[in-house]
Amino acid sequence: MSQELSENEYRNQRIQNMEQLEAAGYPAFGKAFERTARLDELHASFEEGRGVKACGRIVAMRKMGKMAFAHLNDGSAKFQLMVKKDILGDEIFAAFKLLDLGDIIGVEGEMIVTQTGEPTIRIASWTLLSKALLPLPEKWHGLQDVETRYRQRSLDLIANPDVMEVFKKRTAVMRAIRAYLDARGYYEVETPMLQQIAGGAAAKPFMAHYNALDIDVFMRIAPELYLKRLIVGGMDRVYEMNRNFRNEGLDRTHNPEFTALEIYQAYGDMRTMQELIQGMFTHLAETIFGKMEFEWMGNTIDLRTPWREVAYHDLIREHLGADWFERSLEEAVAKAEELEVFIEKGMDFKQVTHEIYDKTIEGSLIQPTFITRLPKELVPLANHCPDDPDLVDVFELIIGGKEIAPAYSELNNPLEQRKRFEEQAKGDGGKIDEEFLVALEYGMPPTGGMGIGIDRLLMLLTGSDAIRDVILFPQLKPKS
RNA sequence: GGGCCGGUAGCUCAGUCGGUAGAGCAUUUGACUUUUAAUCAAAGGGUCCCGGGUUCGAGUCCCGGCCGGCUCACCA
Repeated sequence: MSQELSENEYRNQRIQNMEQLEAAGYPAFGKAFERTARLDELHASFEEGRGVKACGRIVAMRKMGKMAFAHLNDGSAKFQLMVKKDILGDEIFAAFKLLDLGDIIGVEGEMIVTQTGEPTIRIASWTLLSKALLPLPEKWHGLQDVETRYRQRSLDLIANPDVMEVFKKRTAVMRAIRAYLDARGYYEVETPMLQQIAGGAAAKPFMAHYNALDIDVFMRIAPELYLKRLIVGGMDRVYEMNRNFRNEGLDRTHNPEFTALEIYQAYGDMRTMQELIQGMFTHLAETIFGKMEFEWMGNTIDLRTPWREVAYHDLIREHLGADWFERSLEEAVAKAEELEVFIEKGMDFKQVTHEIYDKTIEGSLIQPTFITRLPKELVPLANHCPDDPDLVDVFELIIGGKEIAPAYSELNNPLEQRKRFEEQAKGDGGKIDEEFLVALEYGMPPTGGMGIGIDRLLMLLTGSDAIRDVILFPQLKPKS
């Protein structure tokens, strides 16, 4: 690799330029530089005639015989520099012309407005802060190659301001979520990433080995069981926003490590969570994006509340006919075939119904929709509805045809919980989390809980069609 | 995992019927004191993803592989 690079013509030229600059008294990798302000702040506080110090990467350069214009970018904004031979003197001006696109410099000068009206720093002196040995992508197409963008995110961020903008929004959203929850008395906690039993969800975990104890451990697939143990302990409003790891395929909406927000509130239920999420999403949309309508995957999504709520069975009837639940299995299968939904042999009526829901109905729910009162078979860890033991008291929030957040009135009956774990363990041979069950036996108050896929939320808010566009370093196969 | 599409200069992309590898930007040299896709003149720059095959001759055709994108399926 380094061999290839050293043979690169561009790199060699830049090393030569670097040597000439060093010979002229400009060390290639300089010291800290104290600037007056970031470039976006300089734009905001522009005042003709004021002396300023600024720094950043040279992203454009227009050299003329006795003067030059350049644009500096420090990640916050661009700012134009005017460089004049009669101000700097022959030697310093000549050295400036040795700079390459991509070099990082610090300048001192006076703020002026050019003939074309652009705020500019007319520099009186400059210093080299860091030499760039590799050339930047082309100036108006930027870096397009998707693979290179993900593999070399630094370059992507330099070349594509839109990308920088998305990740600044990501930070802003996460900060705002924390502030929103903190202000309402929720404690942010951290629970184990390395777990001996990977519980709280049904997913294949990553494994690791812990040498000191000589045991295999799992990367967590969800923090749920630990957070509920904190509810038992009396932390009655907790949340964790952190990474989960699932050892499954990757595609446009799945990355093996992803960020989930889980929130639990004692003495609440799924209704509590319903109010919380509507309030929170509205707040994010208004304060960070200044709008309530978002373009996502070809649809316009309106986040104005209240969002539609519909019971699962009503939704099915709406799409498949008011008499759907009076039909026979054969009739249901026939309908599935008509809708081109593949049905495996041996499925019962409920499974066929859900398969049709999954393949044809869920994707059609573009505007935010809470689906409530799900069949208990679909959601094993929730309390049932007070008026119907066959249904669970939960919602699934669907936006843009995608599941964004499930919420439950959490199961707090330890005997029932044990029964369900045992059934589940029979199926996949998994272990039962006894410590969690012991905690439940001390009594967990009625609790509302919710999980939000932060990456998918960000896809929606930033109009990104791929999860890789909202994760700085998405998982890729090694190139070699 | 299946299907389709893509990988050519640092970047963005062309490349016809199989016949000497192309453009713009970038780079180098020269001119140029208000440019902003600066301009003008000239020059240099290639493991055509990798490995086989067909052919007098392969960026191009065939086979295999790698990486990526889209999509379907699987998993949940």
